[in-house]
Parts: sequence; structure tokens; C-alpha cells
Amino acid sequence: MAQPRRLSADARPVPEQPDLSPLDDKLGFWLRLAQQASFDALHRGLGPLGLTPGRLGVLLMLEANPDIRQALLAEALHIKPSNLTVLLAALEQDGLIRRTEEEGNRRANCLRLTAAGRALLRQGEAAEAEAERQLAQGLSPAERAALLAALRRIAEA
Amino acid sequence: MAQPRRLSADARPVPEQPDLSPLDDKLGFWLRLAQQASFDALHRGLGPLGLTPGRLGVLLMLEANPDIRQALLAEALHIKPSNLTVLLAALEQDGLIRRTEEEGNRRANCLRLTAAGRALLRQGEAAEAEAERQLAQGLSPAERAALLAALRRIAEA
DNA sequence: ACTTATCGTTATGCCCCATAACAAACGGGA
DNA sequence: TCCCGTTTGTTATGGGGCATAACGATAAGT
Repeated sequence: MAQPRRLSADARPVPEQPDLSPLDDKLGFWLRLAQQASFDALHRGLGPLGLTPGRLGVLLMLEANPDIRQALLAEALHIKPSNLTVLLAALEQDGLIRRTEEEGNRRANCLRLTAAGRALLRQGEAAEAEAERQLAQGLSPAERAALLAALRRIAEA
Repeated sequence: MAQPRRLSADARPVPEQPDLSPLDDKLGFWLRLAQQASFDALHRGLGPLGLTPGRLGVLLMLEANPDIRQALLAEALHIKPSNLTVLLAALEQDGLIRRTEEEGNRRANCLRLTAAGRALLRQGEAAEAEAERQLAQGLSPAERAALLAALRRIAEA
């Protein structure tokens, strides 16, 4: 493709309106920005509660899967077990979860929400729902479903 | 007391198939996974070249916008000027870009690709195109366009 | 009993993002 | 001219998320 070479056509000193075309049609670029917007929206609602998206994910999965083991939980959250360890240590420190040895397998940990954890989870869920609403506010239900399907296909490829 | 018996009905010892429903319909969750997949695909192709998505973005924008100033470039890339500084210092160290004072404004920097930078950019563009192809391989052109539009609306909300 | 595999932990490093504090240079007004 | 506020870029620091390697402890297979 012929490239319009600008040899000396720098008449204007500095372009005040940069050419954005190189990034404008890149999936990777817009995925980054959209994910960033998502994180920001979540952070606004979750931050005051002392939560992050990662921490909320743990609480959500723990409520639906009591006594789950760490390896399985890490797999479900798509994070590494080594990173989950740190996350869980902080959550336990904050009194939101409890770690006990699994019966008959002293090396495995049994994870469970505490009452405080369940209470905070309810607030977190509300904040998360609000963030989700903000994100999808410009999309029709059909568009949102299509977006979700496309994201899933990309993530699972 | 003797035994912390499990009060609730824990008939099944440990669920081998966790309940994934809490995260399954969350935009934020799938945005994270899709963005991660995108980053991984880019990283595979760009890593051997000594590039990252962020570095490639700079090179792409610099080719389309020679002599752009840092503040404008940072705005176009949606990154903070302070982070751009570090990125540019490394790129200059690697001989991929050149920073010169803007004529008539000694505090502003003029950014420009070097020959080496332009050469590496061509390789990076090829790797990026391949990554983009992998990501969109499960999507029809119409689906890809719809995805892009939805991401833009989320990012700009 | 010895070896191998599982489960979790620790340590380290990278990428991306954000804020605050700062120096240097410009520009306008008293 | 001098002062002051603004622009431009830099430095330092911290946080979230991701990945790998090395390790101790336990369990399971032979």
C-alpha cells in the first residue's frame, strides 16, 4: 500500500488534532479502554467499601461455592493460585473469610465467608450492579448480549 | 468444644465443578478475560521483538504524527504524561525514537521515529495484525464491527 | 519406604494505571 | 524589568493484575 510520505509538508508547526487512525480500528486498543472504564466504574463503587474487583470476585464465588478449595477457586476466577493466596490472606486479615483445613486432607484449605464477609458482599453486589448498569447504559439488551457473547468467544479462543 | 461440625447440609465432600454463575453474566469479568486474551496474543508476537502493546502504540502514533508533543501523544494513547515519559525514555534508550526540543519552545519535545524504530514498527505491525486476526477469528466481520462499536461506547461513557 | 504428585506459600518481576511534587521554560501584566 | 501563573515534562511512589520459579508440607502410588 502506497504510504503518503510527508517529505517536507510540515507547514503546520504542531498538529493540534492528532491522527488517531492507527489505533482506531484495533480490537486490542478498545478492549483496553473498555476494560479500563469497567475497572474505573467498579473502583468508584467498591473502593469506599475496601474492595477491589478481584476481592469482590472471591467473595461472590465463595458464597456460591462454600468450602471450595483454593486451586479450584483460582481456576474459576482465572487467576493464579499464587496470587489467590495473597488475596485470601488479606481477606482473612480483614475478617471477611475463614480458612480451615479440609477434613481428611490437611494440605487443602476450606474457604468460607464470615458473617462480616457476607454483609460486605451484599454492599459490594449493589455497587457492582450499579457499575454494570453504567457500563451498559448505552447498549440495548440485545447489544449487551451480543457483546457478552463476543467477549466470551475472544476469551475462550 | 469438641467438634466444629459442619452444620449445614454438606452432603457432597468438595464440589469438583464449581458454580460459575456469579461471574458468568458480568460485563466486567468478561472484559477482563477478553482484554487478557488480547494482551497475551499481542505479547506472544511482540515479546520477541522487545515490544509491548504500550510501546507499539507509541511507535504507531509517532509514524502517523511526526513531531507530535508528548502531552498530545499521551492524550491520544489515553495514558498519563508521567507514564509516557518513562515509556519514551526506554524507547529512546533503545534507539527507536528521537527527542529534540521544539523550535521556539525549548520546554516542549519533538518526537520522531528513527530508522530503526520505523523498521521495528513494521515487524510490530505484522505481529499485531496476526494477533488481531487470532482474536477475531471466531467473529464474523459484522460481529467484529458490532463488538468494536460496543467497546467504543463503553470506553467513551 | 521411596518416589511422585498435589496443595499452598513466598518471593520476585513485568505491564499498566494514578497521584503528588518538582524544575524548567514561556507569557502576560504591573 | 520583575513577578507570577501556566504549560511542559520529569521523578518518585503506590496499587492492581498477571506470571514464573522455588520451596515446604501433605498425600498417594509403587
